[in-house]
Amino acid sequence: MKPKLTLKKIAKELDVSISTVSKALRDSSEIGEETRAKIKAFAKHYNYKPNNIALSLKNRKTKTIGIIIPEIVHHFFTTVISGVEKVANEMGYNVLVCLSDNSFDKEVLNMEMLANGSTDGFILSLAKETMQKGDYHHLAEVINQGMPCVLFDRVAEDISCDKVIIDDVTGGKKAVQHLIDIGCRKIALISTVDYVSVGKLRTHGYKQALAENGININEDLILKIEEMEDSEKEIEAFLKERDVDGVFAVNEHFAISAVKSIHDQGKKVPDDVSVIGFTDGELSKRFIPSLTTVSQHGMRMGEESARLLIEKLERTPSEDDYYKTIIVETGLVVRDSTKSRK
Amino acid sequence: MKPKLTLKKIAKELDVSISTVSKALRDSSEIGEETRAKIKAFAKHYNYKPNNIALSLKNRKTKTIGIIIPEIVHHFFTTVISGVEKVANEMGYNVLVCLSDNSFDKEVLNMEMLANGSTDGFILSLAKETMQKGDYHHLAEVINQGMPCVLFDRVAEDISCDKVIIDDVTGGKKAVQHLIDIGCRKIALISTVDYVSVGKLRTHGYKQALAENGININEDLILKIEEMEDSEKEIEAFLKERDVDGVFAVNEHFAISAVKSIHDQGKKVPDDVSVIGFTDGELSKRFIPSLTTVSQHGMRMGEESARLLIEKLERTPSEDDYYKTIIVETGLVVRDSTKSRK
DNA sequence: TACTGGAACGAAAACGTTTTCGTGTTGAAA
DNA sequence: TTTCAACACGAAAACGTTTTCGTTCCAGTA
Repeated sequence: MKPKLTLKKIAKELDVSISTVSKALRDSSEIGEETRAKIKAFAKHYNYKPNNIALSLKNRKTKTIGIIIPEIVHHFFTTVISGVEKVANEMGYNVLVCLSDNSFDKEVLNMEMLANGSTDGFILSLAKETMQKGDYHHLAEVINQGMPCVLFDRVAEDISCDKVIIDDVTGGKKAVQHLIDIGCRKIALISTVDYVSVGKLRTHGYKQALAENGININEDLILKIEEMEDSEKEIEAFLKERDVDGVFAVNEHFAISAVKSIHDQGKKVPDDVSVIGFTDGELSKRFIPSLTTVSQHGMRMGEESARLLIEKLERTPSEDDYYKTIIVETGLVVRDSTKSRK
Repeated sequence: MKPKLTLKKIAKELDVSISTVSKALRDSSEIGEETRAKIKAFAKHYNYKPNNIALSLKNRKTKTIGIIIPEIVHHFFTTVISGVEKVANEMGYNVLVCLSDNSFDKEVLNMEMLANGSTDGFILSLAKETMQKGDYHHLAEVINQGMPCVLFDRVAEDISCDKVIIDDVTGGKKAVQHLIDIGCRKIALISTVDYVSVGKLRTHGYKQALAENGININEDLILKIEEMEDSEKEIEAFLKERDVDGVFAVNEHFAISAVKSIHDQGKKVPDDVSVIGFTDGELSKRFIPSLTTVSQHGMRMGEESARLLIEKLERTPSEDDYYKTIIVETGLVVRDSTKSRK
């Protein structure tokens, strides 16, 4: 076991000063041809690599970006990470992943860790609990300390920083419009409680689409789910008592639960009821029937977030400093769970 | 925007030396009651947090562990990360996630990055390309440099370090035994090419189970898939020409493709053919019919890996140093895709 | 001969910590 | 009055870099 090589050791070995070694390796013209060659040969032979930590301390930048997400066992978030990692890597950055578990406290802790020098900036999607509390002081603080920050997907209006979101209203509208287009009139909405911004916005889209098509909004056809745990039973109970010909669910899981309970009632998807989901994942694609969904391009969102962040990191903080919000378009992926009823 | 507070600034502000500030904050008895109180109050008020990078440099440990996985958009790996993150956090560590994209070169690059001071050790599942090449010099090198390392799931026999694996042979055997128990006799295997160790081992299990039950091994019933891309078509073509009553697939995707093509042929799962998969994911659980699978406890594997690594990190390297291999048991989750044919 | 200038290199500061080893000031014991 | 701890604090080294500013030596010029 040989410990890592350092400039100091090379210097000692070759009987020159540390500065000479450093300069030689960086091809400084200050160093004579011969010495330089000797040092470089030695370094190469013993596979010298500069210590990242020391560089970080010296340069006051770590070349790593942090990403904090509510949960990782979730297709959407992994595609985002994948996107972030991709452009980060291309630009020479590493990615430190932290999980908030949807807990406010863990989110705060994570941010504190990352803000104390471990990263140059970060990308974050708010924990459910954080949105519920509406407490963003931890964010405000690190931003105020000059640490660049990009919020994605689950963002907070009143915090000023770069953001990458999808147009949830339009996405929801698109979904419902599709149902209307294929002939549905009694359309149920399965959403989340309102403090989850995406739930609220997609609900907006739902209502807008109905309104624009002159269909009455029936609040009794709207289900808001609080706990993921009981969603399956809740959805089943909800659908059993209602006569619908279309269902718009704000995520994959709800959509699948809906399909199941419809089947259990002896009805068919898509023949009797059309179902459309949100967030296009493996699940939607491979389910039988495969699900029509509004796709939310996670990879793109990750890429955009990373680009935004790194751009800010590599610019002198003064020149025309304003915050951008990038809206990533949603797409409609039509599959087998929706069908024209004509 | 206020820049970060440092010991130096506090020292200057309070007109004491840096060492005094450091000691006071660490509750050293060297410092007088009064001064200590003053310094601590000041630090608390202005929310002083020590700089992680400086600490890392000083202590020669970063308190972060790296994890390199072949791909992140994959349920199994995300559960592993989740497990790693959980125990890492509990022990005060951060997690740096890197993706090798199943590429040998990217794996090497990632390891070099992480080995240059960014992490104290790492956890890794080999890229497909790496296994194919059988080139592990990069691993040998960092291990030789004294960096602790844990391999999980896709491991290499001839590299000596801690490992966390499942018993793929037994897992495969379990699956096939289940099929046999419910009355299947013409059992197909859908596996991967042999250089992916898990594919090979599960194939072993398949053969063992057949042998132990006195069933002939028919090589014509074994399909080995090279490219994920074309797997769906390959499986369809394969199954169309063979008369089987049971299918054992070495992962979720193959299992689902199998179910689909069986359906397409006008046969029923599980009535005509029973199908069993490997790796219990969201997909298996929510598919219709839900899939019977051999579950591979990713979360557990992640936890064990992290524990193993951190244990090694926090021990003086001398005392009884040997490498452990932890085998995480697989479980059989019986659902709707298998059914007794009696 | 005295001066100039460049080439080739080293010393030292800096990044933000922790820690070892002083050092000066007390108060009390001899 | 002297001596010696104990106390309270500071200086400096160290971690591994980069970079600024010397310094030395020597050739060339006036």
